[in-house]
Parts: sequence; structure tokens; C-alpha cells
Amino acid sequence: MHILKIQGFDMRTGLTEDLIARVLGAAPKYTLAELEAKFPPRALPDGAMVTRFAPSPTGFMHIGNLYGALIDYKLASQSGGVFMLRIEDTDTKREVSGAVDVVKRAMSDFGLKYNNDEKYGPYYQSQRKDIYHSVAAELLRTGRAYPCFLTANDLEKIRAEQTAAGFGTGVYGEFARDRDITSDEIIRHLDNGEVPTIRLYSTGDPGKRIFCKDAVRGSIGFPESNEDLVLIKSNDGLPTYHFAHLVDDHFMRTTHVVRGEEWLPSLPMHYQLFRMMEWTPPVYIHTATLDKIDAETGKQRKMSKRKDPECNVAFFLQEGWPVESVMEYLGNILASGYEEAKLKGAVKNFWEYEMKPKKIPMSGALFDMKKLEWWAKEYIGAMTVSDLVKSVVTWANEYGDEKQKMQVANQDYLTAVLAIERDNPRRIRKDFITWKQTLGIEEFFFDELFVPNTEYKYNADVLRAFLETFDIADDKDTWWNKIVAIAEKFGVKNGDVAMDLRVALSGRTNTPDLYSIMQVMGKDRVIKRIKAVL
RNA sequence: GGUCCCAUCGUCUAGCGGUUAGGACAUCGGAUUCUCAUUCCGGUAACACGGGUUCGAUUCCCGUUGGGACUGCCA
Repeated sequence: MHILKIQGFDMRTGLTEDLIARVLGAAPKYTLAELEAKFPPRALPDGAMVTRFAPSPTGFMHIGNLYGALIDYKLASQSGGVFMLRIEDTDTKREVSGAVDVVKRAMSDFGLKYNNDEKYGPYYQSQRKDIYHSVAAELLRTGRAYPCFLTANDLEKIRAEQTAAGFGTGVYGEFARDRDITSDEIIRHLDNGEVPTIRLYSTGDPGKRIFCKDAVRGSIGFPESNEDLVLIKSNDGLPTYHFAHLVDDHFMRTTHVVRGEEWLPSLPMHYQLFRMMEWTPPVYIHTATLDKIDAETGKQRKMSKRKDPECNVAFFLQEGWPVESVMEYLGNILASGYEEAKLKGAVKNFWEYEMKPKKIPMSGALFDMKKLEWWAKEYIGAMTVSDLVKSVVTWANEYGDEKQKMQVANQDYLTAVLAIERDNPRRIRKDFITWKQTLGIEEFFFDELFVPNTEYKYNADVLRAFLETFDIADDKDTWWNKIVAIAEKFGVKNGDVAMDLRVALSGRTNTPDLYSIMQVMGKDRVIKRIKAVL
């Protein structure tokens, strides 16, 4: 084994082209220079950020994914940059069919438009093998990576040994058996039919510290990583996350990498990778995770797929939450000044608000449904009646059940129903939270869904008296004066008369304005429902 | 075990050495209203703890505690 001294480090000698081709399964398609030319730096104005949302297609879009994607999108769009969608489908074992559609659908539903310029594609990592292998070949050629023939069994043994001895686990230093493997040995393994992984020949020294930058946390010091991490997996020849991140974010010319804080511990490795290639690392932004308040215990805990349906973004669509308010809620978490700006009228919506990367919170935020409800109420409260109707109808037709579809079939009637208490902008009802719940509140307007209240003790005399003088053409004052007169005649409160009518008409003790309800229901329906309880 | 991150009302946060520690949601009380909702007024409520540095710490440093992440041929 020849050891070369390069920059003070012991380096491996590189592999020959023939051997590289055998190790990788094929000769590399590109040289580094060719890749640089194929994916040139982007011609973008100063300050333009290039970001990407890079989910692995699990068939499930987590609210945390949406949160991260929103940051990516905002950063790119407000700076005149580019926002990409890259599918990290390097784990063939976990592949789920249709999973990419789930992601794309969510992106489009929540208004996150991405711009995947073909020039920098493909955007599926599974289709970028040539690129990864070409970079890996270069590393193999220069002794900065090596083929490793350790089997799963070997790895398990090493780990057990390390655990027993109290060492950190991993393939590093003396535990990296094949670190200094010779060409002859490689050939022997290859002839034996073994397929290697490609590992980094790490020159990191844990005794030294490396300082990495995070845009919100500042400089963070770590011990250098001496882990010979896997670059290319043996089972499918695809890269690991680390290597794909290095290669893709360099050649896609990503300027800002937004990812969950679970990536913080691998930051030094990524720094070392970029440094080794003499590439400029992107600006990193590690976001805190979204937790939630447990409804039963009132305690804080992480969002879980099993316990929290709302951790799946599809939940918000199915339940008919206004997507804009979900984005406003999320947006206000990542840019806390937004709420105040909106309340002051400085901006109309989150898309207009300029967020500051440095202000992204670094401590975990709790998902607060109550606050989301408030955003939703505010949002719906500010809608015009026709927009409200449109949203409700669209939702019902896509996600609604038969009852809900029936409710939106007659749009004139629905419009009249939803227009109640919306004429005065200062006093708009704010009990609508979701499209689904909105239709639920209004069920009593529909004869097919109306449930008469048989528990309530109606004052039949009062109701009869009302029927005698009832005229649908009365204006509101006339109508009310009649009610006052009836109350006086029977010695009850005005409110009691109103309540008898309210329950007879709606089956409920709480409704919006009674006069409006009667106007919308129409003469016949009013008379019929009152008579029904007499 | 090792490494790293985090810590202001119940929740999300503002604050960047001197503030009556501000706002929003929630909550409580009052006013208005035919109920509910709305709207308007008002209240309760926080700097995790211990050391420093300083004339002065919520703010800077160290430690403790608590919470979290990572320690895979998963991302």
C-alpha cells in the first residue's frame, strides 16, 4: 500500500480507471469539469436565493415538511431566486408508489409553486446516478474515497465491539478495516462477486474542532468527524443522503439549505465534504421541530403520526381548513412579526410579508389548534360572500359526503344562507372555522337535514300568536315590534318569544340573527316548521 | 455513554445591559345584543435555577436542571 502525503494528511493512492469502473459497475460518464460546465452557476441577481424542498417520498406529507417548504418558498420568492422540488428517492427499500403525487398535490394545494429548470435536473435522485458516480469516481481516483467490503454482519460485530468497549459506534480509524485496502485485495473481493460500498476516506481528526455556520444559530463548534461515511450504497448503487446533498446542492447551485434540526449533528461531516471538494457550502438553516399540546394531558409532546391526524397535511384539506390560514399560522411561527404587520394592515397576507432568515425560531414551536382556529376565523371573516360560497362548494364537491354535496347543490340558497350577518364588515360572524364545519352549522336550513327539537318546551300560545301576525314582507323593525307585542300580551320576555321561534325553526338554541333566518328560509318553510311543533 | 441544539405569561413570541418586561391566542370579568357569535372595555398570567462579569442583568460568560436531536449501506 502506497501512502502519499498530501497537505499533511496520509492519503490513499487512487484507483486506476479500470478498477474504478469495476468498483462502480461502469465507467464514470462525466469528469468533474464536465459536470461544472453542464451545471454552471446560475445567472441570478445579487442576493437571489436558490432553495429546495427535498422530501423523501414516504406517501405522507408531514406538517413539518410543509413548514420547511414554506421557508424555502418564501426565501426564494422574496429574493427573486429559485425554489426547487427535489425528490430524495434514494432509499429503494422504503419506496411507496404514488408518494410523489402526494407531495406534488400538497405543494399545489398550499400554493407552493416550484420551478424545476430542466437544465439543472433531473430532480429525482434515483435518476442522477451518473452524476453521483462521476463524483465518486473522482474521489476514488484521488484516494479520497475507497471501496469497502464490510458486510452487514461485519458492521454489526464492529458495533457490538465498540459498544462493549465504550467507544462511539461507526466505521472510523482502526475500525475501518478496508480503509487502506490495496488494489489486489479489491480485485480479489470483486472476483469473489462482492459489491462494495464507497466510503469516504476521512481525514478528520476528532481532536480538532471544526466550526460550522448556521444562519440562525451562528457558529457551532464540533469535533471533526473521522467517520468513513458511506457515499454510495452497495445494494442499489445510490448515494446516501450526505453524498447526495453534497453533489446535488452543489450542482443545482443551491444557496440556502433549509432542513430540520435533526441534521445539525451531521453538519461537520457536510462541511468536511464541501471543503474536501473545494466547493462553497450553502448557507444552512436548521429549523426546530413542530410539537403539539396534548389535548388530554395539556402537556407538550412531539407530533405523532398515530395520535395527531393534523400532523398529516392532507388532514387540513380533508377537513376543509382554509389553506391560506394554515399558511398564515405556519408563516407567523417562522416570521413572528407577520401577525403584527397584518393586524396593522401593513400587509394583506403572508406572501406579501418579507421574512428575515435570522428570525426563524430555533426553539421548538408547539402546534396550537386554537391559534390556527383564530387565523381561520379571521380569514373567513374577511372573505366576500361569493368567495366563501366558492370555497365551500369546491371543498364539498371534492371532499364532502352526500349530505354536504346536497347542501351545495343549490348555490342560490347556499349563498343566502352564508350571507347572513355578513353585511356589516364591523360585525361579521366569526363562527366559521372550516368549510366542513361551516356546512355543519348550517344544516338546519336544509329540510333534508333539519332535526326538529322535541326536547324543548315550546310556548304554543306564543307560537300561534306569531303565526297569526307573521308576514314575510315585514321589515326588521316591524317584525320585531310584533314579537315585543306578543311578549307583552303573554307576559314573557322578548327573548323568550325569540327563543321559541329560534328552536322551532332551527332545532337549536343558538343561531345567527333570527330575522335573517326567516328571510332566507322563506314564508312556507317558516310556517311549516312552526306548525310542526304545535 | 459521547456529541450537539434549545430554555420569557398556559401557547406563539417582542426584547438584543438600565423597560411599569410589550403584543397575539387562550382564559377570566364587564358592556352591547332576541340566543350564539361579533364588537368594545378591563383583569389574571412569564424572564427555569445557581454562580460570575458589570454601577446595573431577561439580555454577556460558566455551571446545574429540564426538554430535544444525532450516534444506520433511513432520510
